[in-house]
Amino acid sequence: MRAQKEETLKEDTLAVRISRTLAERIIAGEIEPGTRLRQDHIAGEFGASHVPVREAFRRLEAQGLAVSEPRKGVRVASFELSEVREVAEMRAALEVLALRHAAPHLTHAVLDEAEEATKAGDASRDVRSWEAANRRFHRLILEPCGMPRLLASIDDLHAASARFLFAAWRSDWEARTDHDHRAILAALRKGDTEAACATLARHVQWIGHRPVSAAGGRQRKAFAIVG
Amino acid sequence: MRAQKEETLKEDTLAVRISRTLAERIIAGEIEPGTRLRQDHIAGEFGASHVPVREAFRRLEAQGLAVSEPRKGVRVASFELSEVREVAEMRAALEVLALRHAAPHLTHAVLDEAEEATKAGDASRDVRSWEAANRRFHRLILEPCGMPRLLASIDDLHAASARFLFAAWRSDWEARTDHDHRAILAALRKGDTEAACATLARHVQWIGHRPVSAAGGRQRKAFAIVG
DNA sequence: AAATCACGAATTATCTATAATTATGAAGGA
DNA sequence: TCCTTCATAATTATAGATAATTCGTGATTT
Repeated sequence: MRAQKEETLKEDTLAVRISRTLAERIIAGEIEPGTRLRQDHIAGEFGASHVPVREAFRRLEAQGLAVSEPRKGVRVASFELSEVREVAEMRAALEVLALRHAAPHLTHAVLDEAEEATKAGDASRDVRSWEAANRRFHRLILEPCGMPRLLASIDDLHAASARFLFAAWRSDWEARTDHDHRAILAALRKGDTEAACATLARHVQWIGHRPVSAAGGRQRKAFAIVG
Repeated sequence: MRAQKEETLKEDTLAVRISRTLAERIIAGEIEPGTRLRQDHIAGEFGASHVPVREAFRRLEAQGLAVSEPRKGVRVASFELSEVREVAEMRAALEVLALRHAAPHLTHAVLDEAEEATKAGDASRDVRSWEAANRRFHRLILEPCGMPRLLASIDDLHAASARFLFAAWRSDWEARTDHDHRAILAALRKGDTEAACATLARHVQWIGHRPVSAAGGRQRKAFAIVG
């Protein structure tokens, strides 16, 4: 997720491609939290050896999508409400910082593109495309800050957010219109950076509550960042 | 640096030990920024194979201490003034967030320990021990926030900060007394979290300017975070 | 003559295959 | 029931093979 292209370029190393594929699966919720990732099996599936798989694991670990214990292997990172909140608050802090630096460099073209992304989000009929549009919006208004390390951290946090989002809204999903996104854009157009930052901070920390049908038919409470 | 113990436990995997050693060298400035890290050489030095070395590289990459290009190997991360500032601002944003959550859980014992760390910093006669004391101070007042992901990110940023610090003050060093640390502690003792956060934010962003004698005898400008 | 390009050797990164060390789980005995 | 012992599986590390990149050398062109 750190420098994502949609297609898997063959220029990338095998380890990178494997880690990207696994990251997608974890984020999409295809692999349950806590599941052991066995390098031999994964190596077999990708028709590769287990060395690149191990490197992919280190990558996932750095992203916070997997945790590894020294000689006991790696598992898909579990997440609880406390972790959802943690990610949300870190995103709020870092995205506000990024926006403050990006604001002076925001052009009309970028803001228009961001508005397009918002519309695309409103028009989307499934969670995945909504999440993609949402991510595009945030990226667009933050990228001009020109702080690569900060943007990389935010990307990782977005991946974690998306994981929570998909976990909560996997089965049922209703389209939402993004008032916050529009408010942020309006403030930015007026040159009111502080108002934009304040809205962004609140927006990211918005936590949705929804009952979700878990595997097994019974209902369980689920939570997700929705910003 | 993510879960650092001073001694290299043999419980850790080889890759972890190698990455720790390399991280220390990079932070201490023993390896110049931009230097290529050749896996065969490093493997030879550690009497190991190149596979654990590769894993160590992925670790360093995640910490921001090294950068790797697909089939061209990995180099020690370079740093410029812009990156120093970036790290400082990220630290300010994240440490303030951590302190805000830690404040309600701060005990007298912890604050006293933090004061001890400050005194140790004042008394230290070299940069390394000052940095260690400084890091201890920050860790002590932030750890009670109970947000592991946040603390891990802050640790990585501290490592980067230390790198800048050592680069600037490697040759000459004069002891400094930390008024800011005391101000933060005083505010926390009074229960004034906001004042503590404000001071912390300013404190971390303090950027020092100092001429430093570079290799080759000639002077060059150097910068460092000093908080 | 200087610069550019092409080619080839050497170095280096990447991956596969295999071995050894360590954890896990089951069976047997106190 | 609990502990020990042995068997199996999985992680970790090594050694060897392949493919890519870099760098030096020489030829060609401006």
